[in-house]
Amino acid sequence: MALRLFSQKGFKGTTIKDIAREVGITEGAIYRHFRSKEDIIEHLVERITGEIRELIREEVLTKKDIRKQVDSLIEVLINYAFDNPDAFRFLTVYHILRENGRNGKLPGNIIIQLFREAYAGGKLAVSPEVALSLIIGSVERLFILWELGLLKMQREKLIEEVKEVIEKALFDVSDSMRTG
Amino acid sequence: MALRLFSQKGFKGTTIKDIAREVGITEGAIYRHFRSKEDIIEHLVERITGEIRELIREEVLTKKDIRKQVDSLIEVLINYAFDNPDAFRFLTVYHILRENGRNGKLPGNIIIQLFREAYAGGKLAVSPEVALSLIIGSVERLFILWELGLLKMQREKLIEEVKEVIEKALFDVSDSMRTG
Amino acid sequence: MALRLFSQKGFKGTTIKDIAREVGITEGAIYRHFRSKEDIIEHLVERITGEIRELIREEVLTKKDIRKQVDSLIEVLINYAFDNPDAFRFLTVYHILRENGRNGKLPGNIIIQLFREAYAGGKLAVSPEVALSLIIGSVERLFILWELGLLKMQREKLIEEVKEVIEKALFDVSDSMRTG
Amino acid sequence: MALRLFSQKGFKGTTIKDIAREVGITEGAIYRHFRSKEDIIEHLVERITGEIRELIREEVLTKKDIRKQVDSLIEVLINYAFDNPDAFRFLTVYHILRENGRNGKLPGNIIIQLFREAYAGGKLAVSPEVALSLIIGSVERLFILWELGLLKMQREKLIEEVKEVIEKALFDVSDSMRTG
DNA sequence: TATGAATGAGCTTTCATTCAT
DNA sequence: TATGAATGAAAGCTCATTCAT
Repeated sequence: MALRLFSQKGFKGTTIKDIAREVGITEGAIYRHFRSKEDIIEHLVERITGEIRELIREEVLTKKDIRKQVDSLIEVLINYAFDNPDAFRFLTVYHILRENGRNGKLPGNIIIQLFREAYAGGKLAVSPEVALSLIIGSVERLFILWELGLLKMQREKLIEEVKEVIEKALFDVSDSMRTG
Repeated sequence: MALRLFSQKGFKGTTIKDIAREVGITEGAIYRHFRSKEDIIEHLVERITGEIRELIREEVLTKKDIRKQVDSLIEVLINYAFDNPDAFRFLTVYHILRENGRNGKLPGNIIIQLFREAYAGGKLAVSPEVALSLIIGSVERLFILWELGLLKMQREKLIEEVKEVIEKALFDVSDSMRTG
Repeated sequence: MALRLFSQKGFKGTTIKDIAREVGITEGAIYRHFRSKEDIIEHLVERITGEIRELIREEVLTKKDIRKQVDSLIEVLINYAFDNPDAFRFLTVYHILRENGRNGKLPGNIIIQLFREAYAGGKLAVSPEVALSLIIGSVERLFILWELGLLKMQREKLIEEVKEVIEKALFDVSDSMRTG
Repeated sequence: MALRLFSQKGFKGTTIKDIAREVGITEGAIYRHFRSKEDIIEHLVERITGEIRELIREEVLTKKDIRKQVDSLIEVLINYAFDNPDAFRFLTVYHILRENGRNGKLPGNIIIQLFREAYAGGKLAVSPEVALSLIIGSVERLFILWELGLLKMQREKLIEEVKEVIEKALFDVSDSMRTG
């Protein structure tokens, strides 16, 4: 997959020939499907952010209260990352690099709204941006450690632990007692 | 600085000519100071990880208990990132991209030991890897939001909030009450 | 032909652009046929030594006695040199220069065996190495003189004269009388 | 010596820095002694052809008859080549390569006159150009074999054998009997 | 529609030469 | 006079893109 190449070698570091070989067609044929290298990248971003957005819409937004939503978000993100490592890594690289002055459409946009409402309603003890960073940042770092082979934990256990930790971080204890 | 270029455009995406122009010398002159482009990158990594490692040694490792160490670590990381945005961004890019099969020397190596000891001693309610990811990941994401202008909060306030949140996440409440 | 360039300007002195212009294609296209400049040189060496080796096998090795073989060798070498001046000159340059520490495969290897056998069998009055040097060295020098326009003689006459001279040099007179 | 570098790596293949390092001074200092790289080469050619010309004048031209002169020439050439391998090799490379369209001043110019006179006087059975090529070419080839370690013979013995062979090649037997 | 040879701009690196010290 | 950093023009090579087949 071109994803693997882009996410490991960068955008300039991946050549059309690399991609053609990986996909099993020839250089020229690629230009039947995409107008340019840049176009390939944009399509990939679109696809991946679409997938994640869809998962969030189906799994996260359907939950009723903010705690369940956070739990679900963590589960969705970790599962997506570990099931689609190249895609997840690709997205991270895309967001960090600004090779062409792109202004990365963060898929967090849908989520931030959730946190804003919860924060406004007093159901979140932490400012929305910090909450979002806590979740996404943690997952990203854990993913890197996992890829480096430094994370021996089983996935189910990992998800549980992260849920627990994030819950403690984001919500008041009293609140937790009331709900729990 | 070459840092800015590398961190924004990637390693392949940054040309020697770019760097020369930025630094104000000619292309040829660069090769009197560095043997190759790769050499430039290695020197930058060395310098930045050295700086951060030094700060951690001076500020974090000198604290007595794990809570103070975590507080200090958060402060050091956020301050370094916001004071040296290009350097911090550079390091992030370096760790994610594997253009040449490099095995990024994560500066987190010194910190993980801290968490391992605290975890073994029962002073940390969370596994070391998750604790590390929580802190570093959050800071990285907050930094990205800040760079995108999506984080209006004042730095002092941000540090306080992150400290508070991480503390809740990492340590037991009872524990917190005893110490507090 | 790239041969002409390499043989006149040396290996470092001949640029890919030079070759491309000479051959009538662009620089990039060259790399579809050869992996590197070094690769071009190796192919040329292979081709020329192959051609000469083939000629020697067909013309020289098929002769019965050593005198006829020497005559044939002189004829083959002079004809090849004068018919393929660039190739012959190229080979000479290749053998003398050691730009990359190459250990030139001298095509003389096949011939030296001939002389060794003749020498061992008492049919050659001169040590094999000297005999070989006499023939190849003379032809090389005559070729240089010819290229500089200092050799007005007709080719046929030249071949005859060289044959005569070399024969006198290599074989005993008595021997000569017996055979002649 | 710069001679070694030029003769082994070619003119373009040898850098000013190479030469500076070899000679033990700095790049800039070279330009106090020579105007350019080309200038260095010309000086070297001048020196070496001068040395050989001088040897020929002293050793060869002072002999009375053509046979003694040929013997002496062989001795001078072989001794010079084996005592100054870099210089001899340099000259060979210089004569073959035409990097800048130079028209190599062959030091053979002085000798050819000798042969012309002998040929005109009936004392030489071979045309002057062939005679010259025979001697110089043989020595050059023998030198290459020697450098490649393919010539085990002792120098004195080599000189004797070459003298003998060349004598047989260049002069009539009857003539030889008369003189010998 | 697919191929892959060719293009040509641009990249990293080298190097003869200059010049401030 | 000697040094060696800097210059800047190539050099070898790569690669996104085009196009004849």
